[in-house]
Amino acid sequence: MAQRLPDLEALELLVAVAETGSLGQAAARQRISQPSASARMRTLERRLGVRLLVRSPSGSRLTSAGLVVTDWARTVLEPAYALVEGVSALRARQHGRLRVAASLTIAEHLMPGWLVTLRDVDPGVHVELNVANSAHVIERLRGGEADLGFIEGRGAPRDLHSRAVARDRLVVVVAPAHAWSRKRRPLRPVELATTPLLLREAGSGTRETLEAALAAYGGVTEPALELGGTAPLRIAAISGTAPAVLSALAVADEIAAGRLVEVPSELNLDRVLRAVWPRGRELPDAAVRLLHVTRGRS
Amino acid sequence: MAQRLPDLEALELLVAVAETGSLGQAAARQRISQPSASARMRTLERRLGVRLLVRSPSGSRLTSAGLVVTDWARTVLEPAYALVEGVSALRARQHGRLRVAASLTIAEHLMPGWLVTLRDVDPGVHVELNVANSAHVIERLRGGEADLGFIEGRGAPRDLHSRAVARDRLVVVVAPAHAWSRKRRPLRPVELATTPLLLREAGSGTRETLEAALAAYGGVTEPALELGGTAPLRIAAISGTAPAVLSALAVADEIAAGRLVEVPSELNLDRVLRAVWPRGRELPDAAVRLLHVTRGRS
DNA sequence: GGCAGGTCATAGAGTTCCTCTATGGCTCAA
DNA sequence: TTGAGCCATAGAGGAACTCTATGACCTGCC
Repeated sequence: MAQRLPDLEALELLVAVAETGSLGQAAARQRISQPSASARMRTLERRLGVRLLVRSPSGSRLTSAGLVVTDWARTVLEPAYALVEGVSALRARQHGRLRVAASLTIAEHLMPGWLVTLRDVDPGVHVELNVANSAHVIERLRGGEADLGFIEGRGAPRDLHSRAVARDRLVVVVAPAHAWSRKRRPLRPVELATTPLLLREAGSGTRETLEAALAAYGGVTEPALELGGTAPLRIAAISGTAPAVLSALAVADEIAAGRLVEVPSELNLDRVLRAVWPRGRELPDAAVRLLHVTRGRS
Repeated sequence: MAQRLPDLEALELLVAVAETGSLGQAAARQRISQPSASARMRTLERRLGVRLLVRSPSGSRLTSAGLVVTDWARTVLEPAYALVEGVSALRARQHGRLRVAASLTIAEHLMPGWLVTLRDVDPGVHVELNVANSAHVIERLRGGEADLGFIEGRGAPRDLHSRAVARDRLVVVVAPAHAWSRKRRPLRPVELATTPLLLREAGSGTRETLEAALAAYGGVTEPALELGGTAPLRIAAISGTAPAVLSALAVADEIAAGRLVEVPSELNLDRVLRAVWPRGRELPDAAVRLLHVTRGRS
């Protein structure tokens, strides 16, 4: 039947047991009592229906199933920590924080990972994250409401410093049932320009990149649907009849799972994701550290 | 302070609210009462310290923070569903199940995703997953204890059918502090053959691939440490002084986060991950479906 | 041989938390 | 104005988790 989702803290405990080799030590690490840990593991095993531990008076070892489940647990915990870190940055204004404004694509896919790494590198830095589209990020920097910004799209304005931090690519995706999924040759730009598409709202970096690339071909036609986030777009594309244009970062999972198909295109929709900051002002220490973290990532 | 981890079911509810636009409908989808959903969302907001919803008598919409958090929640839920699916396959023997044996690398990184997709495609198929190293997988197939196997390494034995399902690459990784992380030119095979390494146990596909590649250079020297899973190896590599050789799948996250550094090598350590099954026997329907799912993935 | 220090399990009590049903207030559309 | 849909509150019930205290067991040392 509908298997209930496991408890994240129980998974965390499992990982702790795997690493310490003892329920008691794992309990101490999680700051709970040893009997609680014992009960929690028992509950987890019962819920999952799998024996994970071999308990013995000299410690606890993982079963072969436990070994695999522990690794799966890590893949769940990692984005969970990223979420917690990201949420902490979203929390309403607090003094002494580095004020970061980031466009949606970057905030969604890159920022949480950066924040986790930043916390490792320097636990003292606290970030306040503001999510806005690229145009708005620039406004905030100019208005002194943000110390550091992240935008996608063409170049940065002249009055701002900028540095590339990652590369992204817009992709055209359709549901597997859509006719384009069986296309043999790459899409010609004109096809893209004349087909009603599922798009992000005007002012977003994603939309601007596409419009700039299609400007020579008459610009984009009236969108089939215009939505304010990537998730609704994904869903519309999966169930919908129109193609969507989205960041490759946002649909990598869907493509891998076969729920969406990438349609090759002749158009070059690569784009650079950049950190930007005001020319006049001095960059705070914390911003320098964050910039350092964003270096050397994909 | 130590931020507590969110409740997965609360995150699931948040996603449901985002998609239905209403707390009540989301509650119905999760099969809980509307007041429970209301309370759960309130608890989630309190725990995270962020307002996620704008409630109104005509429905609930996400705040801008809620939009982002919802997307983060999806990235947490996806591996969680994969874990649940995987665990269900690990559960002790049940009749009428497709018996699959997979090597550790495949079981850890690819199988859960396949199972989630398989469930989408055909909810009727139930898989029983057995994790063993590549040598053992082949034994199980020959002994009739498994219907379908997945192995990594060189070619498959002659008495088995096989089909490539994915490609993988072994990488040499070291902690950022290790001298090799500053190496200018690619590692020569002899260096790798004469350096004590952190390795998986003999008999594992990972180990065999490395030994085959180094055979011409005198084989691998005595390992610095020999461990039975990728997780302990990762940890040993991160904190350790010796280089580790691991599947790229297993360390992609660590490399992205900068906790490990990949050392380029002249040695070609690409390898093909294959599905294998006995020649004589007929492949069960369910196996054919699973094979179909594994097609067209990275 | 026996004691010390580690392991994990059990028992019982207290409490927190979450669930439900029932109800009320609000908005929007007919 | 009325009805349907939305969300919040109240109050009761119960499930689950927490803790402390204790016991049983293995390992290693004296």
